[in-house]
Amino acid sequence: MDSLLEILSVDTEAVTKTIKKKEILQKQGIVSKNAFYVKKGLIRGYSIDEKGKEHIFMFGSEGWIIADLESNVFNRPTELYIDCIEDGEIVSFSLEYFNSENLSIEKLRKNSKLLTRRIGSLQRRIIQLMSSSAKERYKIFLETYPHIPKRIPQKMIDSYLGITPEALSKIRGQL
Amino acid sequence: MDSLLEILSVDTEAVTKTIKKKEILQKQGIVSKNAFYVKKGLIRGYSIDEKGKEHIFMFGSEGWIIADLESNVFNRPTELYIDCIEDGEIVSFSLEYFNSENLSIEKLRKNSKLLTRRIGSLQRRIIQLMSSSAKERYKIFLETYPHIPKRIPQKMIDSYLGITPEALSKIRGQL
DNA sequence: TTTATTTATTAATCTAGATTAATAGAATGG
DNA sequence: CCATTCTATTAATCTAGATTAATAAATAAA
Repeated sequence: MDSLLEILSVDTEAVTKTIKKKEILQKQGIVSKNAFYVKKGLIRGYSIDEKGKEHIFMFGSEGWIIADLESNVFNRPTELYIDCIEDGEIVSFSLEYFNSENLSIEKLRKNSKLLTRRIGSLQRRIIQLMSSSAKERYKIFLETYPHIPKRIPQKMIDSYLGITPEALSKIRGQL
Repeated sequence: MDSLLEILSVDTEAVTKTIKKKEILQKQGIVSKNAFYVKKGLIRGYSIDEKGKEHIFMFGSEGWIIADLESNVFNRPTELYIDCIEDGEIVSFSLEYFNSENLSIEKLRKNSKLLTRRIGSLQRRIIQLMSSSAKERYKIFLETYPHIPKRIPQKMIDSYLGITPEALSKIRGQL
């Protein structure tokens, strides 16, 4: 993933900044076409539905990017938030940059690979949501991201799994 | 999406071939790193779980690509299938190609944009699975892909929505 | 430190959707 | 064409996980 940092180093627009826990990087409605690369710390991307419930679609730890890609695809305003779970450091840059003139062929290629990888993992998550029980999904989460659970409150795990705090608590009691 | 066809036209390895309904393009286990661009017809990508249940993660109509990106990301063998719903014509090419030397910067850039768009739509699907009821998801599916339902049997819709045929039948009765 | 707020657990209900089963209507193949 | 297999519907149960509510434990704030 450090190859990405390399790509970004060419972007004159990219800004490195320190972040504080609970700081909001991307608010709902405000369709800033920004992406956030995590150098240090932990951030999350989530949406809030009509009932006010949060749904985390991904965590971003060191080396990951979170971006509001949705607003690029659909014209309807998305309810996308990105905020910080830990103090840390991020690189903020424009999504446009991925297609900019400045990017060398080599960097575009690396970037392509990163995007492909992410598609693979999103696809897997979809299949998982459709075919696995909450308990199975929880176990897979623990295996796939063993370093994350220690760093976040439990309610963020249930929000990621798509279940209620009560349900996760019950599952944990069973294991 | 026709920009992609353009990209592929440079790939000397890409093969155009006619496909027959029910023809299997990608079998479980066989980790061919192939991608399939649909020129004409309709294909689908799906997995089969331990209980033998099919889970369609996407349909590919004219202009779309379906590929086994998963096997690129995870080493464990994926249960990924790709097969044909209608007779048609596809372009089959290696995933490696996306990162190949032959690709011009211009084409890489276009390709990047396509990948980004797909990430956006996968992300939306995940949030939908977590926050919407089966009925809501069905309605969204009809709105988002109005041309697909006419071309597929209902059981493929329920498989895409992640519910049983019985549940979909009930929902349809309610609408 | 004390108080207030947020987070996690436990338990009692409730419900969307799964499962099972039986039937009828398409589609497919010989 | 008929026979077989696949697809869709309806109805009766069942269950995973939601909802509601009450309490305890942990954090944050004052």
